[in-house]
Amino acid sequence: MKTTTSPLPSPLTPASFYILLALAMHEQHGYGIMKQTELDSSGALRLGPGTLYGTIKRLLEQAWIEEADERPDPALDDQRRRYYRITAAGRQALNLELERLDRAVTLARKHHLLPGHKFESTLA
Amino acid sequence: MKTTTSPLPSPLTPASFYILLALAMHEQHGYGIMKQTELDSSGALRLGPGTLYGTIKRLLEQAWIEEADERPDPALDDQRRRYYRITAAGRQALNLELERLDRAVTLARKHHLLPGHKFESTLA
DNA sequence: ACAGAATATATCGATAGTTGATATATCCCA
DNA sequence: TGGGATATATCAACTATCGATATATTCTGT
Repeated sequence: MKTTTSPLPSPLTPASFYILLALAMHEQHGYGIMKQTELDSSGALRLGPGTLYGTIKRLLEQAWIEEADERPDPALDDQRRRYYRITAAGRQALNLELERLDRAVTLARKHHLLPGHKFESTLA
Repeated sequence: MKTTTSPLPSPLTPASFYILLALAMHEQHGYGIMKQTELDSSGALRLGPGTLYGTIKRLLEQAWIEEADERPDPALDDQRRRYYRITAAGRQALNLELERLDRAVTLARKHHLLPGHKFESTLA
């Protein structure tokens, strides 16, 4: 018998990463996540509906995100929306991924593959 | 008629990213890239042979890496090895990806999802 | 009040990358 | 000379992404 939760790829996929990142910053609905991701990645990642809702479904199954039952002020709401929030497990997964990315960027910087930090050259 | 070079996914896959990163630091052979990647990612990414050689093949077709014709000192060589180096196009692709990752890490840090830099708190 | 555009969610088939197994051969050390 | 690590290669199964398609609601301007 198979386990009910299928493991997401160990380095997060870009879609999973940006969705978790968006939700770690604000509770949001699907379409909002899509727009947020476009901003956060400076247009490098555009989530199509297939990727967006497919990934959300997988993240829900994984319990890294959950649907929020409370809805905002009816005046500001849109009944079509489904709101999501990140879970503790999701934060942990995001944190692991962020540490991995940070290590990679730091390593690249050490080898002069990226401009250094503002502060780097001004300090002894 | 289809173009001969199929575009690699815009955010690089982790495999492509770590292979380019390794080659940007030193010219290497396949197995060396594998070991280097395990170090660079602190064990987060282990390239199996399928991913390793499959991705190398794709990167060669893309002309982001190329096989080096020169071989090292025969005394230090291993005839089985195939040596690779990154191309100018590969460096450009790697740089784009590094900038994307850096933006993501910086954004996360701004939202207190990662510990700040050593220097951050010591400066006004 | 109406039309049209943007918002919002959902599913599907085609494409492509990853994985783990399998295979084969060479190198190095005891 | 035997055994384990090194080194490359291919394959089938699986999984994620992508773009098209679909459907319905909300908002905006006339």
